[in-house]
Amino acid sequence: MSAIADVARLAGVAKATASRALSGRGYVSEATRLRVVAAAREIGYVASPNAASLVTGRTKNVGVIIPFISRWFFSEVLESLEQALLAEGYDMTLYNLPAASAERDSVFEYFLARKRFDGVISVGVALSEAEVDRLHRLGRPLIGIGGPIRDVHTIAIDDVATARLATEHLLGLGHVDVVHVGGDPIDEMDFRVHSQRLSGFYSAMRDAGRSTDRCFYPCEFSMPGGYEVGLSVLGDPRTRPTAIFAASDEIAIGVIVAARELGIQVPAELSVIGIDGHPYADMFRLTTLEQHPRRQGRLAVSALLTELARPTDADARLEEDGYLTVLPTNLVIRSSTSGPHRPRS
Amino acid sequence: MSAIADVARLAGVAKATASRALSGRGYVSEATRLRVVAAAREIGYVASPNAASLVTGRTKNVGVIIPFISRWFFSEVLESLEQALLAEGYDMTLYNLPAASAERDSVFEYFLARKRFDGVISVGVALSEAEVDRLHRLGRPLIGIGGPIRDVHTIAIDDVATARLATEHLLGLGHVDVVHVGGDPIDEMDFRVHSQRLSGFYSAMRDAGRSTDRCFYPCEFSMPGGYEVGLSVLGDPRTRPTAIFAASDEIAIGVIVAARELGIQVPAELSVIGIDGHPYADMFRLTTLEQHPRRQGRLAVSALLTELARPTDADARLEEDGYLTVLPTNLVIRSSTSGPHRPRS
DNA sequence: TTGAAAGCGCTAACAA
DNA sequence: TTGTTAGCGCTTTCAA
Repeated sequence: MSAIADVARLAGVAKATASRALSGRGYVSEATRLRVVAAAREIGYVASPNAASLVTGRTKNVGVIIPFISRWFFSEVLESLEQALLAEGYDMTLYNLPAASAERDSVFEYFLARKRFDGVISVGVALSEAEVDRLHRLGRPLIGIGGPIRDVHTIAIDDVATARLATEHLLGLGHVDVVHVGGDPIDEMDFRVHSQRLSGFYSAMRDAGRSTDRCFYPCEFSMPGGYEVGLSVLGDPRTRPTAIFAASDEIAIGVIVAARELGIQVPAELSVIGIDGHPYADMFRLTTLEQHPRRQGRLAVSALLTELARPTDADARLEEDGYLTVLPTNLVIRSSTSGPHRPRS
Repeated sequence: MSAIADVARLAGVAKATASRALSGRGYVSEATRLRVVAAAREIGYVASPNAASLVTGRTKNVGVIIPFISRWFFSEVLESLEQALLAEGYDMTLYNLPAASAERDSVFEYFLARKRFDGVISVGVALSEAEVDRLHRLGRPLIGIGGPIRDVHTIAIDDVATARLATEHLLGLGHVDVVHVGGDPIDEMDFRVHSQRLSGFYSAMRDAGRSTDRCFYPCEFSMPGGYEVGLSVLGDPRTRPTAIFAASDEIAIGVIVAARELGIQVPAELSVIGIDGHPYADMFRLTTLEQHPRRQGRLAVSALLTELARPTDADARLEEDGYLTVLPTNLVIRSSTSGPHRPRS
């Protein structure tokens, strides 16, 4: 393939001049710039990013570590990251990080150690202390999405507050029997979303003077998970709640499917609220709190670019703008969430 | 950071020897190899992939181009690709390729032209002639998933045959009023899945002596798309079909949700069959044909590695093993798909 | 079996 | 404003 030397020769300039003309760094007269660009175009020159990286240390590539790719929130974030990075001329290398395992270690020990990126965006991964240290030692900016990482600027929603909001919404409608269906705090591997959303729920309940006994049902964090628990929670008409706060829209939808299968009208007889702003919300008449994954992705990219542009004094940087950007969630009533159908208290 | 020179110095050998010892290429005595490895480990040496690529031309990176990331089939493929590549020591760089657009062009003109990969896997993208040429001119192996690409080894299912199978299954149950809900052939941008599945449906119907009038309903290729069309197709009890073949499980689920909302029992009163093997199939009592996305991903990676290992005579290579690996689909009855509830003919 | 030297393609000092 | 020179960190002839 053609090298920059070919371009230089064709344009009648030195390699360095050609380099300056094409990269835009350094002074070049407009006339020669044009000549060089024309020459490059003529022979279809594309710079070797390897050679450039070798000398500059910059790769024009960003690494993204993410624990799932098919869950709605994650795939949305991923797509927005890819688009935002592409627009800035960055490649995106994806590292699907499983829970603690040999592959996970290999990502850190081998793949991330190669440092083929200018920065890293960590999406919804709860990193161990050792992993955070390792990442910091790479000497590359790191931005988080979805939960706090030590000394790292993170974009996230406030899970506790959001869960409170959702619960208060149901309480405000006059519901007495409100339960929470969510991920089990025992096996949460992402941030502590499971326990945070649970605790937001509990505190809203307590503040409203409600008992918190027997009103949390753990489930697998997915639509089938919500379905399964929905069947059992709603199975007995005598103990059936009138409102359910689900930790995610996917869980909520599972619950709704179960409810309908049991002959319960949703939303007429049962109010369900979720978190996410999932595109299926409409067809299931689901009320939800939008979590704006794409906006989180875009913000993460711009935060990363900002750090990339700055001098490398990490400490000063962090003191300056703090660690956390918290996005507000907003309630979207996809249907008329209703009050209790058969108040029982 | 430490360079190979440091390792060499510490081990008391030349750079070249250290390189041979660490990369495994070339003769090194076992004794020195051990010494070099120990030295490398001691100072935490990690080779610079850039420098290595610069001289070898190999990047240990694979580019993946894909049009969607949140549709089930695509996210499954993506996850399996990532895992298979990681296991082989390859990074995966993701290019989310939109329909014809400026960004799409930029992916080809700029990002792919940089050639930061040893090979490319194209997932479900219908490439234009010009794009295929461009890809071939990169001089890197290319493997496809999901549909034929000129001169490229592709992993796929047979969409026509699969659609036939699904339709025949419904016909075999005794259904008379069978319709197809699927993507509109007009706006298909991926391969021709929409029209292929439609034509498989038509030919099965014709072979069974059925009329093909008014039995195809185009919809957006998603769950809400199926829902919307489901509502209208099933809305009128007088013209309601007894069985529906949906082009994908997501569409099928949308149809089922619509049916249940209209008070139709599924599967008792309406049989629905889809394609994909979606994990939600169970909870919606959906019969489906598995399309094994993860297996397709793994096969694509191994095909790519094979090409990577071979001498570079592309023509010989293709003649040898043909262009297409067609995976069999298998019918999974997630529930007792039933015969017609109220035969009307 | 090992070492010395050349060079992959580029950018960044420095000099002109 | 441009050219010359010196590497970035590695692999790979070729010679010892």
